Amino acid sequence: MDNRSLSIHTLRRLPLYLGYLRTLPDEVEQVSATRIAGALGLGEVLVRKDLAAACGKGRPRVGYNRDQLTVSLQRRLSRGGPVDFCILGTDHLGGALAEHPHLGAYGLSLSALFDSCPEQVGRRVAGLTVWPIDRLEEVCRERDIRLGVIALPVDQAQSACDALALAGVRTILNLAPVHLTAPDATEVRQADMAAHLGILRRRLRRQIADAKPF
Amino acid sequence: MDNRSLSIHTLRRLPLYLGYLRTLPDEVEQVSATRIAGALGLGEVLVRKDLAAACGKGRPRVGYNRDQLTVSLQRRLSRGGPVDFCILGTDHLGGALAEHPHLGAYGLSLSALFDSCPEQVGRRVAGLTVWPIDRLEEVCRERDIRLGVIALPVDQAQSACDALALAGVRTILNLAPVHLTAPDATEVRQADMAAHLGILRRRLRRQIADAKPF
DNA sequence: GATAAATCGATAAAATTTTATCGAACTGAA
DNA sequence: TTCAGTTCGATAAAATTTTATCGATTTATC
Repeated sequence: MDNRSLSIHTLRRLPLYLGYLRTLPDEVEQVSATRIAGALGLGEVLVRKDLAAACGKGRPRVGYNRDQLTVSLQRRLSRGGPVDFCILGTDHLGGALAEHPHLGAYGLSLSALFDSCPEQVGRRVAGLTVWPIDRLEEVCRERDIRLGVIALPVDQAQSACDALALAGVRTILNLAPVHLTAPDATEVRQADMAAHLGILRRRLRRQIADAKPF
Repeated sequence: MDNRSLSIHTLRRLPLYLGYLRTLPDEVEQVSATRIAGALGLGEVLVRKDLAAACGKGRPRVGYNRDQLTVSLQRRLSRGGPVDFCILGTDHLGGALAEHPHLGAYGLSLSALFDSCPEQVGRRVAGLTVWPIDRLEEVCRERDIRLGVIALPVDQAQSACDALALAGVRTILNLAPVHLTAPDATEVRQADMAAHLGILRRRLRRQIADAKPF
């Protein structure tokens, strides 16, 4: 269990390992890097390196204890304790994220939900009551929320971003398919599902191209 | 405009550039790599390299023509023509993706929607009628759909994955927060929003740590 | 025209990430 | 107990990606 910071790529892969471990039948107690690599389509050395960096060492011939590994991964992902965050927009994307079953495993704690649509306000989602966006600053400051997710329709995303920045939220994940502008001190990260699909698109094209060489 | 394949990282950044270009006021005709880099927080050499690989060359002192660049980027992203895909699950994630305004710019064409929930079936979403999942194989084979997105609740995701594989869909994007297993010939890619947030979590922690050195 | 400022493209260097190779450790069976 | 097979960890090599540097090109201004 190393204390240094993980490489960004490793950090991205840890959730995959965790996800795989969850799918194993209960009776499985030991997992080898070889097996994980095979299931995930990664190189086994890569997996071993990731696990070594993130968790304790494995035992030759046996591999890793499944439960210990799970705990180690979760602990690594939530190092420093849970981080509170809020979601703006609760119907489509926002609702899905709010109900994500493993936020805790990633060191995330959903602390508040906001929506601009009056129909959504007051509703209970994922155990929380939806607030009107007017109260964003008040609530964020009160709860010291510094991480925000924008899951609003395109036309409301920029103003929501401004509001977040104003409320002291310096790190924002934008799920709406628009580029958002924010002050330099505020970092906005774009997470466009369609862009993700685009990567797969290429892979598909290549598969097809490989299948018929001429 | 190069014909070789782009690096994976470049391919991932192209949508960002496109998104930024869309936010420019109409009167802006020329954009420099410097400006794009500044707006997106990237190195300017990096942007220039990406653009050089993806599109035509720019003109010194002027930069790139905004409209030409937009068209070039879109063309690059949709090289080989649009790829048909289908979405399974239409309420949360699925609905959001279906109504994504720039699928075409990424070379994607939404061809069919499916849902297991009777209430969703028959509804019109993004101009398409939602089919029952029973008809998945039939429709996919008929329309030669080879790319599928799973946006169903966790408990239905694996069976949907199996159904897709059976229907000849070899490339799958899974938006549900579970690891899915598929035959070797089928590639499943996980797109976990919460994992994405996890990356930001770390950045936030570091910001805070930097702010108070002790 | 000549000059200065800004941007580009290309090459080279640096950093990061992945892959390969090796010997050592451990388990289970002969 | 010994031996074979598997997995691990560490080191080194390869590949990929980012960053830096330089000269060349173009435009605007003097």
